[in-house]
Amino acid sequence: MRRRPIPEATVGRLPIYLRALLDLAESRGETNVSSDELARLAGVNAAKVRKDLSYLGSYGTRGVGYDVEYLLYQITRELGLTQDWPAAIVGIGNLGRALASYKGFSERGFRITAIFDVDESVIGEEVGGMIVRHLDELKEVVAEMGTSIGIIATPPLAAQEVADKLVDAGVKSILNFAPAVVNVPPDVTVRKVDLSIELQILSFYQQRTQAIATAREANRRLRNQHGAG
Amino acid sequence: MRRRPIPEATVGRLPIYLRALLDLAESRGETNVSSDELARLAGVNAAKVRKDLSYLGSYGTRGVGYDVEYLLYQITRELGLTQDWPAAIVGIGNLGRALASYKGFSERGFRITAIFDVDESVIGEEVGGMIVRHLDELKEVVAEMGTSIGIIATPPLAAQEVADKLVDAGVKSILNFAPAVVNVPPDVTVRKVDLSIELQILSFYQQRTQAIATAREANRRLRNQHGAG
DNA sequence: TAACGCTTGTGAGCGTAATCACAAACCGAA
DNA sequence: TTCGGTTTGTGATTACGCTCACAAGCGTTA
Repeated sequence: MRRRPIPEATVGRLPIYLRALLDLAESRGETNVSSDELARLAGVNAAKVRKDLSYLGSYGTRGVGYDVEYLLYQITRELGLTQDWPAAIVGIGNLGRALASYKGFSERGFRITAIFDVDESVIGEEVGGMIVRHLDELKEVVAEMGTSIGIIATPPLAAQEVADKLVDAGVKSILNFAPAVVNVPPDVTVRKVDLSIELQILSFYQQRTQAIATAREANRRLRNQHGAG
Repeated sequence: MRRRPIPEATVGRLPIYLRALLDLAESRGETNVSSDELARLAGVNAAKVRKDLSYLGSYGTRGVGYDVEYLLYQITRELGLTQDWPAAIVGIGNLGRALASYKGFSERGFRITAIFDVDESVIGEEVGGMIVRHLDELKEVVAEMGTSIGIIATPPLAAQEVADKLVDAGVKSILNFAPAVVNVPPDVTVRKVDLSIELQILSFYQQRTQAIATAREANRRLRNQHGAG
């Protein structure tokens, strides 16, 4: 099965398995795990776990399960987490500051190595142990530090311009928190995290269930009335 | 076509169209837009735009396009954004603070109406114009304010417990920023935003393209050597 | 009114992802 | 070595989403 390309959907779940496995290894010291248990920890079903892992190769043992350490290593390697990918944040507002000190990044081996803004009142300030630099220095700093990931945390209007500068500086992976669509060349990967879109999606489902409940209620009343009349 | 349920994938794009339409209405004062232009603004293709919009009903005019204001209204209504959904944030660390003052929420009509933590040194503090309350007050405050959305911004270990409390308080929509899987009853919707997972996915693709580049390079050298030999 | 250019709405086809279900393989016990 | 219990790996099936391509319908012009 190996060397079929790993499906996107699977790539999205590997980090979840990774975290579950780390928990298992650290807290319980488990050496083995079944697809059933891993599925429970990851909040998916067991068949999906097995199929996902099968894309990496046959790393399980029938009748036994998967060796936690070995699987950890394989997923880590497949995700490219054996090397480190220095990241830079552009836009040091509320969100940028929070990201600069976000512990979840360093825990997964991502180092924020530089932070940028254009606001003179922010430049030179220390945030998360780093000094805020002017965006004009981006290209130079990226080259110097081998930055491979750019994180956009600017207002929406600045996002495209910042993306262009990141691309120009040679960055091939961008995580965009600005609520705006950014266009990049095909060899650059952009992922978008849009906080208010998430709320809007929640709103949709909430409204729908509420509408259903209201309709049921109306129906019930109508039936009762009819039965009574 | 109406009254087929709207596919999840479409729901996820409606907020993007919404934003594009708002931009059109505000900045250009355009009254009409074609699926082609909307597609360009949203970063998708025109057929997808048309199919997505067709789930809402036939709101376009052949040969002309869509009326911006009318479409805006329909999407807003479909997403349930005509009413407001008070939200509460639990966990006032770096991320919680940033979210509490995040302008993107209010711009899309979401109001954060209460913020919670368990750390006594944080309780009582003012963040984003609100006073941090103790998590124990959650149920009471949710009832009082009609809170419908819960935002979890705690460390991973606390996430499940907070989710349980939100569910117990009657919240049906949860946005989870903690890097942990949370389980909820089937009538509750959870959406997850996991920042380090996004970076790990970027890492995967970055590593892959880098591996390809390296392999090409090796191949090239090999061929050259062969040609020379 | 008729003809033409433009844009929507959607059926059909295709590719990807999820799920099912079971043979293959392993371990331990007898 | 054989048997029984267990769990993986994967072909087959189903569901879902995307894209294509074109008929249907609108507005405009003559």
